Parts: sequence; structure tokens; C-alpha cells
Amino acid sequence: MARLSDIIEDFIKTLLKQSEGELELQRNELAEYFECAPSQINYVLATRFSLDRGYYIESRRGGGGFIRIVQLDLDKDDYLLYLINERIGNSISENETKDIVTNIMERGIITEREAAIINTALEDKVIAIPANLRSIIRANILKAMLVAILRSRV
Amino acid sequence: MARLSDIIEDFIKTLLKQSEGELELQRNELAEYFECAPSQINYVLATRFSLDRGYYIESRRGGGGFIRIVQLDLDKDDYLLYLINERIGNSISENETKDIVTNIMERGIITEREAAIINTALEDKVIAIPANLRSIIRANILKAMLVAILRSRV
DNA sequence: ATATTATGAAGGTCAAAGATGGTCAAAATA
DNA sequence: TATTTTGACCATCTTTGACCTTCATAATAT
Repeated sequence: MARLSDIIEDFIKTLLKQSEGELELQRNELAEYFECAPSQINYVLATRFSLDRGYYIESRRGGGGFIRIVQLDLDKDDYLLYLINERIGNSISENETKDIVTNIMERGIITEREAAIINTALEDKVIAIPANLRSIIRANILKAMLVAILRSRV
Repeated sequence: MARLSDIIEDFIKTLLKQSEGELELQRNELAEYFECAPSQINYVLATRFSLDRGYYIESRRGGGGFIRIVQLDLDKDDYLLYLINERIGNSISENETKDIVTNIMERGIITEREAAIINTALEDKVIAIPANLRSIIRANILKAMLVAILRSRV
């Protein structure tokens, strides 16, 4: 018997195809449909619709809440994807960051102003926390910003 | 399952557009129209028409009472300076941040993509450090980015 | 005529209830 | 052992209702 998680994964992917890469769903509704625990939906999203696999998840709680799944526009040799999934890793310095940001600006991927915004945000003096933690948080933020750029390109 | 609050928000925004940014309404009348508790109108005003989102509310009780909603229109540079020097302070939440950033986008101070970059960078899940410290770092980063925007607007 | 006191007509506040989704670790299964 | 499934408990946003405050005006007292 096929795993439920795989079935849910396929189900969501079918819906995504029908809706051109962007989809909103209700966690409880889906869980009820598949007669599983609501948290299993989170499990499927975490394991099958991760950033590594090219998906982006947003959600909102409370009345009228939802989960939105966005399929990123993936091009296998996309430089941004390489940066997000390989180059940056979980820790990066201010200087490395500036090199990368300057580079994608020169490639015409971001504007000069966007580069300025990103660079300023990631300066050591701005992220005023202990150095070891800082490099980790900087990597997080940089990757998140690059994902935002990926998304807004579609 | 659209939220009633969102529907009321849209309704008010439509009225605001028709009346050039200033509008007077009766709380009970509106509540009756949408068949909801009058206090829900207050909820919508508090969450969707806050100062951070660029609106100002005045009201009067008693016979002939009213609620006046004014869409603020300030000088761009002045507003950025106000945000940097007064509003943000040394600590700010994710939601407040999003309200402010969305607001300056709607005012045309930043592009939609810049707003997406800034908002994503400042999400709780991205700045993965203890909550109290996180709000402080978020304020730092946001102010730094706004300064970058001010500087690049020459 | 003037001052004072109801009365009714607004709007305001706050906390509880309802509606979602999130997390984490234990249990089950492959 | 690694992955999947489940469930208890948590966080967040929305909706509702009971109770409070303010204002204009009509009624009443001086």
C-alpha cells in the first residue's frame, strides 16, 4: 500500500498543475478528505514541498486561514537557485555577502537600489548579535531575500 | 471562506476611492448592512486602517455620531524620516513591519519587489533568534534598509 | 427664561468563544 | 534505523456580546 504522504503529495501536485503553480488550501479540509491528522499535512509540506524542491509555503491562522503553496519558476541552472541551495549554506560573512550581491547586480538580476537595500540589511553592525550566530542569521536572511526575488520574477 | 473583515475592508476602500481619501460612516448602519456585531467594525478599523497602514480615524459618539476615516498623504521623505527616527524605535513586530512596508509600497516609495524583499527578510521564521532579541534586530535592519532607500532616491 | 435632569442615540472596550494553522515528540510502520 | 502517522498542546486571527462612555435633545424644575 502506497504511503499516504505520497498520495497527498500527488494530490497537491495535480492541483498545482491545474492552477498554474499557485494554490491555496485549508489544512483541516485536506486532512478530513484524507482522513488523517492535520499535522500530517504539515509533514507532507515539509518533506515534499520544501524550498530545496522548489516550493514556497505561506500560511495564515485564524478564521479564514489558509496554506498557500507556490511552485517557484525553476530553471535548473538558475544562478539564484545555486546561491540559495548550495553557495550560501547556513552561515556567511559580510564580505562574501557583498561579493554575491554585487555579482547578481552586475548580472542584471537585481537593481542597484535592491543591492543597496540587501547589503545594508546584512551588515555586521546592523545584525547586532554575537558573531557566530550573526553569520547564520545573515545566511537565513540573504536566502529569504533571494527567494523573494525568485518569486517576484514570475 | 472569505473573511468578513476583508470584505468590509474592501468595501470601505472602495468608498474611500470614490470620495478622494476621506469618508464618514455610521458604525451601526455598516454593521447592519453586513449583519455583524458593531464591534466588528472597530476590529476592521483597528487592524486594517491603522496609522501604520496610512489611515487616520476620528469619531464622535451620541446622536449624530460618526466615524471618519482619512487616508493620509504625507511627503515621502518626511514619512521615511518619521519611520526611521520615531516610529520604529528599537523594537518592532513582524506584523507592524508588514503594515509599514506595505504602506510605503502603496505610496509608491518602493516597488512591489522591494517590498517583498524587505518583508521576507524580516519574518520571524527568518530571524531565528529569541523573540525579544529578534524584535530589536528587526528594528535595526528595517531602519537600515529605509536609510538605504532614502539615500538612493536622489 | 435658565439650569438641571432624563432619555435615547451613537460609538468604545475588552474578554470569551470560535476558527484556523503550527510544533514536537511518541507511536507505528516500512 | 529511517520514515510516517498521530495526538496533545500551542499560537494567531476573527467574531460576538456584555457592559461602558459620550453627546444631543427633550423634559422638568427653579
